[in-house]
Amino acid sequence: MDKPTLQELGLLHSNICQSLGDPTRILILYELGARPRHVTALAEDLGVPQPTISRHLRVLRQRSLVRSERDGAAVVYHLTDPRMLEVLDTMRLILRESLARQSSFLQIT
Amino acid sequence: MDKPTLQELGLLHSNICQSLGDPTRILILYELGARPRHVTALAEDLGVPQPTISRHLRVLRQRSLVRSERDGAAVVYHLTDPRMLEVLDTMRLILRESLARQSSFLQIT
DNA sequence: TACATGTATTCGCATATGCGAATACATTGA
DNA sequence: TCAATGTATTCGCATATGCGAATACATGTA
Repeated sequence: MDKPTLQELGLLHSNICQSLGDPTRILILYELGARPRHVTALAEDLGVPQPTISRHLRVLRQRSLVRSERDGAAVVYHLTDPRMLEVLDTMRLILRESLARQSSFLQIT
Repeated sequence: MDKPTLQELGLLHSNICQSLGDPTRILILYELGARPRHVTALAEDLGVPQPTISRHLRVLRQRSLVRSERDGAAVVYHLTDPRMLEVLDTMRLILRESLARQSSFLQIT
């Protein structure tokens, strides 16, 4: 893939990277990746107030990382693109290896 | 890969995701991925003031996404893990497809 | 229509982050 | 040691973002 311009990275940042700007939102992506869910169910599963979940979902929805559809009076949210979880898993690997390396320097086996 | 805990995502967020919180920092990762560089060279190549580059580099260095080594009076920075660029490229793909989908809805061929 | 349930938004506040400008610090060579 | 070059930090300010609390809006049903 070619080298991106600053304009493209501006789009990337505002559309995707900013979505990862809160740990709870990342967790929501994982949860919805496991299975679609109602807002209330998400709030209960994560132990987070419903308005907070709703605000996070709006952020993710506006950037098309999740999609929503009505289910009667409720709304079902689901993950748009499972590759987002691959991306996050890769970052988790990078982090684990990085932390392991730092630990070894301290001789913390 | 198993489902992450909120604690792990807290680490992921503060160590990696936050680094992607600024488009210029993402660009720096790409630039250093192309080749290691002095701070001043980076600043000139990106057209960004040197103190600004230095602050961004500190953020990336503290999270181990870049590494630095002295080169006389100068300091060379290089990308720690090329997989970060794979991650970013995947996100660029996701974004492109997402935008293309939205465009097609508007019949903007 | 009125009520119950489920979801979204607004407000006020606290915190986090970025930048420009100025300056401090580090390294090399005269 | 002093000057020149290269890098890092601090300060002040403006902006962005998150949360709790309260409330508005939407849908289905009696």
